[in-house]
Amino acid sequence: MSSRTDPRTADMADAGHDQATPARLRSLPSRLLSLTALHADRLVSEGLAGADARKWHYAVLVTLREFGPASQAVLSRRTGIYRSDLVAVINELADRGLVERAPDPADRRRNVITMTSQGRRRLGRLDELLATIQDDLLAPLTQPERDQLTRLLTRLLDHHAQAAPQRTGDQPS
Amino acid sequence: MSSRTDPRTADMADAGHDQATPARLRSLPSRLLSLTALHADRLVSEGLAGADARKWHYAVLVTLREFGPASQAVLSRRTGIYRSDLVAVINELADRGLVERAPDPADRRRNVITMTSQGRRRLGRLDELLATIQDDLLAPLTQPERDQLTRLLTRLLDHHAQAAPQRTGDQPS
DNA sequence: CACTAACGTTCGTGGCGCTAACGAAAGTAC
DNA sequence: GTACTTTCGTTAGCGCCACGAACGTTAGTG
Repeated sequence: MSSRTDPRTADMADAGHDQATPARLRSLPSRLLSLTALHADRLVSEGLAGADARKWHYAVLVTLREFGPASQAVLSRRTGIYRSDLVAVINELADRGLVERAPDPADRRRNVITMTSQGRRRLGRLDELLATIQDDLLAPLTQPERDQLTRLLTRLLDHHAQAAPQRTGDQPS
Repeated sequence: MSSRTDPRTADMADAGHDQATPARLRSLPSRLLSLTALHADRLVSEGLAGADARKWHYAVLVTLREFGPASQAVLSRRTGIYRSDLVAVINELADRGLVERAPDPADRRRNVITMTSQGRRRLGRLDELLATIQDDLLAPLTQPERDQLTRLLTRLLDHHAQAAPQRTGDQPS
């Protein structure tokens, strides 16, 4: 251990703890949330990157499967991705042939986004990938504990969903 | 809801609520974590901003109180703030007279960061502020539930603390 | 017809986690 | 003592993300 540390092995990756974090910080719920979310995001991003995808891609594809073709504005509201950011996401998905962007003849302001059969296949694989990632993320927890965590987080989220919504034209999470 | 079987006619303008998020997304643990963390971070940032502080400030002050004066490198490891970012944080704290930065006579590479009495007083107020923020964040949960959440997150964090650390010179969370 | 609102798009901002590099000052090593 | 290596503080920069402003276009509404 580092009690008798050998500092010469420069790659300090050695023993675990260089220094301790104050208890006050370690038990701060907001901090715990942020750090855990960071790890989660990293796991997801890295996992999906291996499949040439990003989490936004998955969100959009899932939404298309569950609700069918939709305009970008609708997709934005359903996924929580801002309209401005969604443009690039749709571009990427279209470039990969996973969705098609076509002008809506009934309302020429809109684009109708439709999932292709290739997109459906890809989504299937992403489903599995995502599942294993979640499993990896929640590895140390039993199934009841995972459910409990999900319930707790959902309640927090629902509770805080009320207030905020004074927006200008976009929709948050 | 969109019981209207005619999705093309701008059905979203009608009802107050916008659109539903797919179940698959709503129950994704990684997503729940990210969104909850987003809300938490926002609460913390806004709350602290009202007191002319940022979360980094709090982290550093707490660490100084718990372990006493330390070099920036040590503070970096204990708080998880990168050395490069810590520079600005210490500047801000010093500008406000909450800490003092003095060269270490024993090792002239280091700066010794010391909390001032004013810093101690400020930290007291931030403690209270942070407490109310946590309370706000966890409002919908009972005390046992809050404890449970904290435990679950801590376990996730501890578990994922093993792997990652292939660092170059800095220390993450 | 004028007014308003929604849509897709572009550009920009600020914060955050993280890396790279560099001079200065130790800590070894021979 | 000279040479190599490591640590320290600092600066600059990247990439991602949540978010907002503005604009031209198109639809609805009075």
